Amino acid sequence: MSETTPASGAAEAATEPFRYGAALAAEIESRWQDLWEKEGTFNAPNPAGPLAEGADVTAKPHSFIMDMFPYPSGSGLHVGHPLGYIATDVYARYQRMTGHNVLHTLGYDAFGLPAEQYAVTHGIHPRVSTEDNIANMRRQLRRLGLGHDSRRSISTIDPDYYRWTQWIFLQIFNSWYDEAAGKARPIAELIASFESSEREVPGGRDWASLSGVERDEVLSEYRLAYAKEVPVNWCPGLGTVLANEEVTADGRSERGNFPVFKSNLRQWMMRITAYADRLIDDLDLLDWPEAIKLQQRNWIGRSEGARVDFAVGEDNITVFTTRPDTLFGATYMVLAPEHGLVDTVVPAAWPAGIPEAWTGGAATPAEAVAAYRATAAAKSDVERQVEAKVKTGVFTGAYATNPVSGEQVPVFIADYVLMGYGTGAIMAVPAHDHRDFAFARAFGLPMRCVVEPTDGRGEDPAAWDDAFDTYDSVIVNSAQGDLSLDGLRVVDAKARVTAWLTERGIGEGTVNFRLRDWLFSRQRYWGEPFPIVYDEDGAMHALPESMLPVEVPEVDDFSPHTYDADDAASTPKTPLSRNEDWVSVELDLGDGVKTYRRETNTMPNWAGSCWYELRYVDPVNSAKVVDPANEAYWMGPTADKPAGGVDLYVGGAEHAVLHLLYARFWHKVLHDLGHVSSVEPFHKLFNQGMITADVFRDDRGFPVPAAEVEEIDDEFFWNGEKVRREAGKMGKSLKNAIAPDEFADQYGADTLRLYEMSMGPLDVSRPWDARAVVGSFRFLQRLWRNIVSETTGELVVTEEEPDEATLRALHKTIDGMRGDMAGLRFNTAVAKAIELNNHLVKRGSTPRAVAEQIVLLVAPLAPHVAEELWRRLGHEQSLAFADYPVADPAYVVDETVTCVVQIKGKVKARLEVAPSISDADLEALALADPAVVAAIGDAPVRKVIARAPKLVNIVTG
RNA sequence: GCCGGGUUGGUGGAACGGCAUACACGAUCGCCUCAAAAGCGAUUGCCUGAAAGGGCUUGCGGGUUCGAAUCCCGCACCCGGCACCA
Repeated sequence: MSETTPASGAAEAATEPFRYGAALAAEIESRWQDLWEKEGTFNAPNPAGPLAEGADVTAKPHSFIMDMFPYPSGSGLHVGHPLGYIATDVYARYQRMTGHNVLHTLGYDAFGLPAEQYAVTHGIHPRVSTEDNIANMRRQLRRLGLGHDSRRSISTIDPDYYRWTQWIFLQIFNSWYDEAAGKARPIAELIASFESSEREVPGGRDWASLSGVERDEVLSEYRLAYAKEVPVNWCPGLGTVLANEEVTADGRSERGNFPVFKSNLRQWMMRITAYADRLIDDLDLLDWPEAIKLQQRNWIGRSEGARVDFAVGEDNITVFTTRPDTLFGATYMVLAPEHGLVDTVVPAAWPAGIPEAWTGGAATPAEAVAAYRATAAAKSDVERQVEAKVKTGVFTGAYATNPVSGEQVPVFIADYVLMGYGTGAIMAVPAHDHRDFAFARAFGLPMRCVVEPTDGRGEDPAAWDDAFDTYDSVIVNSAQGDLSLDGLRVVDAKARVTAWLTERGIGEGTVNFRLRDWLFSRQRYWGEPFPIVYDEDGAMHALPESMLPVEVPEVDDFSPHTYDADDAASTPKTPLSRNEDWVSVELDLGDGVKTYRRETNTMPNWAGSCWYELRYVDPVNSAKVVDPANEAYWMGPTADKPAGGVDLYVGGAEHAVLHLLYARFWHKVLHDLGHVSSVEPFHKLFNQGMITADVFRDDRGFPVPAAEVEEIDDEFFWNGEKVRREAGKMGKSLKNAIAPDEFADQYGADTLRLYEMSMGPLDVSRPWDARAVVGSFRFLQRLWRNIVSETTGELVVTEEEPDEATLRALHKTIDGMRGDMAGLRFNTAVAKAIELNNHLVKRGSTPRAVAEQIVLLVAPLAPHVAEELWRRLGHEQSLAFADYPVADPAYVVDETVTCVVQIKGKVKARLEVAPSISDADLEALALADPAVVAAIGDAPVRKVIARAPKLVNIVTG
């Protein structure tokens, strides 16, 4: 049962000591890795600051290439992880060889849940375990030969880094969004306008007379970062609150899969909604996959509509609707159970003659409302989802006035209306909305058809099975007094009714977003502390820049305070609050030394990844977050990237709306405040696919170690037991992970790089095939053998002039590979290199000139072996900055091309012709060809299409 | 339910509207070897045929075109996202 072992055996080494095998590859690879490190080959000079090198680099074109920030996982890497890192490295090396100043590095996103959970389960302090993990990951990645600028490899847990994360938080905290200016401005300017009475203080109060806490409350309504009691996603199983983006569609935590409950808690929020429009509009400036742009647009969820006031007694209930044209069809209203006006509108007793079903069996409206609220609040998000089909609710006892028809319509509360969207209140148009239709049927509410059905169902909703919902029809039954919408198309009717409402001051056209403000605090130990303290009155104070960083304190117990996963009534406790010595602090914030209490929440782990691209640019700047000269050079807007940003950003599609939205938001705030010239952080985004692998499961469905499975006649066995194969993610839990170290021991890093790049297009997922790897290995072996003798180690290249066929093959390869490299099509680039190499194998010898070119061609893909061959070919300098080969156009075209002759679209003959042949000559040649003459027979030729020099198509009758 | 993306040999995948299946794996045969592994060489879409040859093929069904894997319409299946958002 001998396992196959590659060409690294001792016996082979004796006969062919200079063959490119695992041992030689390992020796070459570590030698070049050491050399690159020693010489700082991949250090990219900055225009200004400590990383500048004297010479002016601004004249040189820049290329800023990034991978998405990894978490330093405790279990180490498997071969699926570095796919993107290898791709960016290949591209970066190609860019370097085409004259670009290339910034490429990799830092570590080391705060947050995964790092903390690893530390808790292993009983080690998170800083210790994370730093170990980072060291291990650096070691693993170094073996792959990634050309990173190590001086720029920052880590989010480094106080010198999170000092700036906290500084940016303060920038955001100390800003407000000026709608009139369309951008963020310093909060000091708002305060000044309150003080001078230029701007009225909400509630008409006098700014000078407000207490600190009262001022906090006013400013909280403006600040871009604010603390407020809000309904949030509380996850008892994790012991923390979560952002909407971190909760899955079925109401569970994305991490850990615990139930999530709605709970009203005082939390930190980021006013990302202020940027909703700009976050949508600026997508047009970016070179991103359309699918990702679409996901962001959908997540932000811009909808145009109108606000309309419905009078209820003395009060007004304002609703948001996207269909104001159906206002005449609004036959009832619904408020979210938590809506603030519910208590105000509820009368003391039920009106006479209402259906039993409306009261929920309660004696008074107040009781009915209270009972319904209680049941609604006890539901988890999961239950809400499951019960979504069944509409529940209760009548409030109140009636509102439909502002266009003047009709009295009943007001309900129901949990199908969400407090967090629009105004938390709707006008229900059951005839033309599926949800309202279901509710109206359940409660026996009237319906009125106001959009003419186009499917022949008639205008009586009583006979319908569901609502009729379309934009493509005309309005009917909608006239009263001076307003008539009858006969108008939907779009025109909207405009007419909106104008009518606006004139009377009972409505206006408006835009609403699905996007909510970003919940920014977590009840965690392992995160950035907020640079915020509270005085004895509870008023909030931002710490001055000089007091940053606020370091994560040492505590005995850093574990989160978790609860039973289903304990909805529990409330979060912050780990940092355990440490009274740290929480209570004496500070002089301008009016003498006083005692303050620190904010004990921490930031979510997205914080550190919201701005790391900026720090890559200027990693050791202690005076500024980033020097404007450096930011402008690497990221500033240019003709090719109108919003500026990183030139290429490669990572998984799973960050479509989390990281990528948050980072764009922070970047825009920093832009508004004048800290960066770029408007967007990432110009070109590329989503790489995943590497999947076979998973083998036994009868019970448990995965068995894939490495130990044997294949016998298309069946699979583990320990003699038959197992079944399926596809899955590569990873520890499915027992199918392959470590890159293990792989490099067998074949070398160059083979791994080449194999991963040749598996398929970078953006699709593909299965790992352990057997197929040998193909990439063989290619390198053959390349080596074409240049170096396996028995003597001497060069075997010849000094002859390359023949014309070889030159044509070479230049076609150069031409193709350049295009493939620039377009990130590495799989076809590898195929072209292999073809050229196969040509040289067949040829029997390799002219030196061709050897040098092919070495340069494959250098970005397999840099170690390329450097080694380059050195052996007599070059003393690294090829990292050598010029990538340029194709000679004279050799890119063939001397003769094969022209196919089709008869009615079927290939019947082939002709060897000059590429310059004319259509007419080609046609004559084709018609004279004996095979063509035979195939045509005596059928009349109707038409001949000649496309010189490749094709002639003859159409016969 | 809505919105995206996909479906090409035994496998991963190539193919400006113009030779479908590049390149690689696997498989078969051969060379080398005492032997095996590794390496090297040849063959390899499917059907039919002794062969020459012939026929059929890009998920399915239509359409546009001299010509469609590629463009358009409809359908099936797979993957991803959103989901009571008014």
